[in-house]
Amino acid sequence: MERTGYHHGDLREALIRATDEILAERGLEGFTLREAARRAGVSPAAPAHHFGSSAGLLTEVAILGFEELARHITIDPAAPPLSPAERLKVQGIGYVRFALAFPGRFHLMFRHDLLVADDERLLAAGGAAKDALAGTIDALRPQSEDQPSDAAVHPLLLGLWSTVHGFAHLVLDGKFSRIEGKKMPDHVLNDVLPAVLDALLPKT
Amino acid sequence: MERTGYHHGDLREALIRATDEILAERGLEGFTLREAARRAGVSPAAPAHHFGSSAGLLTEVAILGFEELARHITIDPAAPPLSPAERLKVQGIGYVRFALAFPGRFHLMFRHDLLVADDERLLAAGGAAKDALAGTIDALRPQSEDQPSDAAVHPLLLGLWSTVHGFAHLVLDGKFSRIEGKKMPDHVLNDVLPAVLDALLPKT
DNA sequence: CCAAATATCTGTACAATGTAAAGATTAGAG
DNA sequence: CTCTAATCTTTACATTGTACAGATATTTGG
Repeated sequence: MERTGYHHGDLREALIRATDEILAERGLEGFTLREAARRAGVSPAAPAHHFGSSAGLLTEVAILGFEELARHITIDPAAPPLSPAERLKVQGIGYVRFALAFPGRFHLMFRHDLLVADDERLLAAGGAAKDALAGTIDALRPQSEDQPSDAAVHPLLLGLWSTVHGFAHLVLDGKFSRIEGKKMPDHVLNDVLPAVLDALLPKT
Repeated sequence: MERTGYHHGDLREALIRATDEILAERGLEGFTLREAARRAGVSPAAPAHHFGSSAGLLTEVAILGFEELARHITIDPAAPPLSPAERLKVQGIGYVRFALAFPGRFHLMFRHDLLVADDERLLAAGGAAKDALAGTIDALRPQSEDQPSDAAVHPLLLGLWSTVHGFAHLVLDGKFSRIEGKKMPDHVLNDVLPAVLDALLPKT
């Protein structure tokens, strides 16, 4: 934050931090490129030199979001071992836990109109998060299947992903208002979502 | 569209139509209040007299969207009767069919930052769509249950809604790019989504 | 039938936004 | 130490939503 002179010193990182702050404080709607520049103590045109455009800066933040999401759906190796079915449930809850903990980031990550949608690193970060689920799907499939039947398009992967993604969005959009009365987000994560996943996911 | 004199005659409806046109042609990102006014052949400040603000106009369009969605998830009474489980699947496919057919409307309906989120008629329209699903859930529950166990928070209702909602969003966001290559949206609606629902929904 | 009240629309104006273009300042390489 | 390239500022412009005051038409009330 300390400006010594004409040059900032670490403007790129400062802008990313400022953007993340805005997302946490005021949500995605609160973000403007000028506000991020203001928080970094810099002129409105400065960010362009580092990120090209507003979408460039937001893309960097979205990449960090996908990395954080991947951490939330990766099962702690030190934890006691779980069956594949149990792991799926834990990962699904981790997905929603991330969305409810960082709504601004979460919304940003899926607003491709605000991002450089074909950015290589963004696609890679999203793919890495998806792979964390695909691995579990692989472990769950019976070995009897001969052909390797691509896990990346396995109905169960698409289904679980869709379910937790939709669930998170609907909760954040207030569509489950009957439920949110009971102290968000604990009740949702501890009671509602597990019940939903139990009703849908295979038991084995 | 024909302006006779100073007054438009049916500006309210014309603005709603213009907005819907924009959503269909350029998506939600293409909408501006001034563009809607332009298409209706009217000054930028005119819409305020009918809708108060941009959010007011968008809210009216979102209400129409929810009504259209309700139609898509309502089973044709003239169709051959289906079991409750089959009906759920048909309704889920109808939900996604609507989202893929009207992406602009669909996105708008869940952007509560753009809408008058507490508008009575908007809430009612959303509730009506939800009820179309809740009825089927009710029919599916075994009669053995004594207490009426509110269908509005039934895990299966929340689960199915979440799944189709997330599925639609992910497809529209291009997250299922491996799949979309195969001529959208037919393949998605006829093959992918049914497989996903078969993997998750109860069979009975 | 005609005045007056009301509804509807225009014109102007303003603060914000993203970003383009050109110039100022500094850092770092040779 | 000089010069080149990177970094940041200043200025500027088109666009947006909408507030405000005035113009015009429609409807109401007598």
